[in-house]
Amino acid sequence: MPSPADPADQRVDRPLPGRKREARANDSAVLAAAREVFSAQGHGASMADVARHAGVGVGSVYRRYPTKEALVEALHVQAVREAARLAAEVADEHGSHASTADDGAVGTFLARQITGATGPLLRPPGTGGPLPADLAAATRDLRVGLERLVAYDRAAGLLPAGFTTADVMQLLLHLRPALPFPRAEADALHLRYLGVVLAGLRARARDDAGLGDGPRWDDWVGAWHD
Amino acid sequence: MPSPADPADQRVDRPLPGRKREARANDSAVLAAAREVFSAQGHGASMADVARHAGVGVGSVYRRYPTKEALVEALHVQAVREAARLAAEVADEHGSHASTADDGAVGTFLARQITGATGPLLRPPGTGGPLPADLAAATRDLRVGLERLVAYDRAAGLLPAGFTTADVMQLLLHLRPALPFPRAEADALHLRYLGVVLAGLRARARDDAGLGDGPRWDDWVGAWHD
DNA sequence: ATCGGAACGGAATCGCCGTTCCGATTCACC
DNA sequence: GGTGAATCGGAACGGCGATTCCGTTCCGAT
Repeated sequence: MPSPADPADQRVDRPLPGRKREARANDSAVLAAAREVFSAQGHGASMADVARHAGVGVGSVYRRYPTKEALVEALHVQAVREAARLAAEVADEHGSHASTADDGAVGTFLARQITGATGPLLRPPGTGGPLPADLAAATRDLRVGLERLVAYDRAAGLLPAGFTTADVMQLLLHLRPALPFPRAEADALHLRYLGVVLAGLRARARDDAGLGDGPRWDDWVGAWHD
Repeated sequence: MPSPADPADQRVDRPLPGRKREARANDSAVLAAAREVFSAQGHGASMADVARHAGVGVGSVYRRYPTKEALVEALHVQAVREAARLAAEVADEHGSHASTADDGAVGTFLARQITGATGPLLRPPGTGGPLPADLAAATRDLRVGLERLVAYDRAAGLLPAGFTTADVMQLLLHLRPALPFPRAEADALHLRYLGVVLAGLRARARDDAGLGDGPRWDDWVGAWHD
């Protein structure tokens, strides 16, 4: 049986030489399957499961990703890139139409990240290698976006002194613990908690109570690798 | 089998028959080792590691805990019992010396739980069997304690309408994500966030903003087993 | 129609880990 | 000091999952 190969790719218009080579890029099918399987069953799911979900043999998975760890990392990089894009998007929105009485830029980012996240932005402690180049790049982009969000909210007086971009990362970690509920319900509970946290930040900002200094960005990110 | 209840405890003052009973003290050594190893390397650590840490052979571990799952559950029950004891203790303190300008009963409980916890109160979703009797009992005790704490703070106007004991459980889940820092630093960061959350709760309470209703206790606890 | 090689799927391999089994050791009691 | 039973420690077993290997299929070119 010819594979249920799905030529649907995101690869730009390439009417040129690459023929089926392109189609063989069901690389994206593998990534999508991995995301599904790992987020459903945890990173302990087997490579065979991922392969089955993608409709390919394990060999094909290994041709693209030499190791399970490499696959997980690819997912990780993808998640960070998406987060960076989201941060930039939210920052742009705030830049244009004057900010109304919403949750603030950071709050908006966090809320959308909670409901739309495709994977964790940070892998469990101890799982990190030396920090590959592509991940480092994506991380820098994310930082730039967060920098903008924090600047907006600080200017609007929504954040207490001492609040940094690294704090946003920590919040992301705090905001989405795994819950034994269907996605929709879990999201609702997480958003409920987000509301409390944002109220707390505003209260601290209003009282000018400040926070102790959190970790610096580089220390924070660096701690995850080595 | 008589009962699943294993009284294997440190019940001292037993000058009677047991001679080798002393050897049973290995039991607590095993539990302690398991707590150490699992909290350091995650529940993926091997039974051999636990045995080595306890200074016994794997056979001895299995004599006391028929299965790895049983060992993990014993640890879990222990953690819940300790939390219940802590809750009762904090409630007692609040009952006696008039509450001063502190974090409130719930805040005090959470802070001590963060810095003193020996293990997670809830196992990762999907890992839960049918909810054994001893765990159910410990959980009931915990609920009673939390009920008291919440009542104190609600009376003091520190909590918004809609805040329940199940919320305390959710907070525990949110407040202690694993961080790649030494215990002391990680605790400091966690407490920093606890401060924000408590400020948020007080702000909501003051504004009478309320929270959407959270889950009921039974739904919450029940969702972890089956 | 035929050929060469790239891509495939999945069986075989290898190591790890939970669990079981058994000979050696220890202790209480003769 | 001898004896039997309870305990030990750790080797052996079986299953699972990551990774490797290889025969087959497919595509484009000749």
